[in-house]
Amino acid sequence: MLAEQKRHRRRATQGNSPVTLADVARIAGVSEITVSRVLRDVASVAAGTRKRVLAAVGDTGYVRNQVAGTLASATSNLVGVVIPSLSNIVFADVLRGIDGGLGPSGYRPVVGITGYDPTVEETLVGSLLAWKPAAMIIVGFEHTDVTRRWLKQSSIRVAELMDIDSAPIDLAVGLSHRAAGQATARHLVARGYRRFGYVGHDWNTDRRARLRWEGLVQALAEAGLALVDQRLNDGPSSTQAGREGLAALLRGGERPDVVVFSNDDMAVGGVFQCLAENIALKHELALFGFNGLDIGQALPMPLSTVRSNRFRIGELAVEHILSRPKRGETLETIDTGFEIVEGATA
Amino acid sequence: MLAEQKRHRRRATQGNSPVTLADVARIAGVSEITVSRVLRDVASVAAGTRKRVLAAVGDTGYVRNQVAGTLASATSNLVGVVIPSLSNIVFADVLRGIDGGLGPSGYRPVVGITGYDPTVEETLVGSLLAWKPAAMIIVGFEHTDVTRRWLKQSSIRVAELMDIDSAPIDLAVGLSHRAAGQATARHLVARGYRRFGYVGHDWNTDRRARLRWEGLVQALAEAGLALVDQRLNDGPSSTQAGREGLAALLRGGERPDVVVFSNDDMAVGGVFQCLAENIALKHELALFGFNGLDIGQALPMPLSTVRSNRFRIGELAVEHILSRPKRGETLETIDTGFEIVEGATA
DNA sequence: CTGTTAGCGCTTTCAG
DNA sequence: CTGAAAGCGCTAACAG
Repeated sequence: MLAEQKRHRRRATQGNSPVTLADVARIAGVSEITVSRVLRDVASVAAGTRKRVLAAVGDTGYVRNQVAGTLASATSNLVGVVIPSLSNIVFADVLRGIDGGLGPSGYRPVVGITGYDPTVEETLVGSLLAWKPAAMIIVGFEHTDVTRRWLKQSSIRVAELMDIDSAPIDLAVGLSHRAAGQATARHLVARGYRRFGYVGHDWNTDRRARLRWEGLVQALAEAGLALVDQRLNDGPSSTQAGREGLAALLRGGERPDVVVFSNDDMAVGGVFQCLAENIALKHELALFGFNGLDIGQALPMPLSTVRSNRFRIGELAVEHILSRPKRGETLETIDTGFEIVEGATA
Repeated sequence: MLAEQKRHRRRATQGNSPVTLADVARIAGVSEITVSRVLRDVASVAAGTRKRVLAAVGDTGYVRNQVAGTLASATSNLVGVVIPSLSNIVFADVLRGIDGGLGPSGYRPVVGITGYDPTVEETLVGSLLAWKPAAMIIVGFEHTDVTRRWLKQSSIRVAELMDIDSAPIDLAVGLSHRAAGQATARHLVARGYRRFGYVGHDWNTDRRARLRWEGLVQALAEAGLALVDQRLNDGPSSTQAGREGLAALLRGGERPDVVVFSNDDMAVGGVFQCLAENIALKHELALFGFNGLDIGQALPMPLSTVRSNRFRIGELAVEHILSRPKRGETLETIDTGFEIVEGATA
């Protein structure tokens, strides 16, 4: 069979736009490389030539083939993004930040959702790496050995987000959750609270919640205090879980004067529970969250909480990676900090 | 310069895993195609051969290059996803559904966020199409002419989500927002409400909210009723906007007995406003939303609303596309329906 | 069950 | 400013 025939057979197989660079080049009466240069806007091309090329592109409806381009140039503009969940608005915010940081650069995120499962994460990282992304952005530090190895040996930039309480593979962007927990304790102690309760969700899937709890307990200890009671739900965080957690806590013996929740979702549930049970917020029982979600701030009594800068975390990670596309010699950590939001519930 | 030298120069340029199929093949003592077959799990390969290959893969740490694979086979496992926003949990839900539907199939979503701007959408669609995705999933029917042309002429499957009130390019998956608006009116009229108020957000960016409003007004008219008053915010929907909208509406002259909100975010704001103003929900003023978000159902008085099956919309779109990867002759529309959620606020 | 050959569509390199 | 040649890393097609 002749090559020309084969070529046709192949063509019929693939569904997409059959227009190629070669077609455009033929129509514009130039070589393929010239069309390529016009499209990528590199090297100087005579104004007239450029015009003819663009015209040809226009009326063929040519769409670039990045797959071929990436293979030829060995430089991709895909960025792998691995997050645990999209049910939690926190990660949606991070993804928004990533997208925002990528902006009009032409880079596009390819995303994977792990469902908090390191094994799923491993599979995802493998299949994202197969696309030879320019960089990889992943939430947290908890990876399987295989994942870590892949990430290390691909020499692309790797950003681990949210958390800065461990050593990163390359770059960490986030806040110290331990410090946030400590700050929470100190703030509330300074405000006169002494009887602390805690309502949380599953620590196995949310290491950061645990770190905050540790910081909280540690700083309380330094003030000569301890939690009077706590309730842990084993599911993920949710408003409903927060309601139930607080209800259970209040049914317990020791009545706290302030309850710290693992995050705002849970705390908003606590607020709802107080409304339902007619407990005067702050006066009878103070509540404190974490994250600074909009929903908490829109409540009739704005939630007292800690603002984590989630959008900024995603955005900064991208900015940093784009500005230094090669992995450096040293590990980097960027602290995006946090702020206490006074609110009206504590 | 000899080819072998050239090859080396190239290699140094690209950052990634320098291990290729050829390397693995050499180490395993087989041909490249055999390694390829093992990795893709196609055609039969002798158990012994397979084992040697996998061993070689293991200790070289080889990672497949999908870019080259896609180019060679002309079949990608990337799916383009274009959504207006991630601030709105509704679209995060759709994206979750898409990811869920993709499951372990190996397909990965490449995402773009338009910010409700058709021009941005056009750019995004162009750059996603350049990756020669297996399919394209996009929210809504409002595209520029160029976008529509690209989508049409790329013969890949195109799913337009959320809405089924227009003719799709290929496949539409969603619900009739007009019908949802009508159902809302009929439900509330049947419950005895007569004086309807409406609080909404920007219609320019949210055509579906407008369709619901139209359905509402139309069905009210059929019952001999009309809105007594309405307030439209020009920003996007939010809890805060809902609070303010309701506050403004109540300051107006005509006091409604029920207020329909453009969606649950807005309606939850309405609930908060009633709490703040000490207005007895349902008895003094009934409130009604749209979407059936968790937050509304976790309220002390669950929000009366309409449940849209957002996760299912994303999931169904993917399932449908994967099951029929070629575009058919006829346009298809899948109605995911909606359900009235009685709740306690109306 | 395994291998050889010929591209996929583009960009790099080197030469004008 | 423009082009020819070579090849990116893989897989389809055809043989054996």
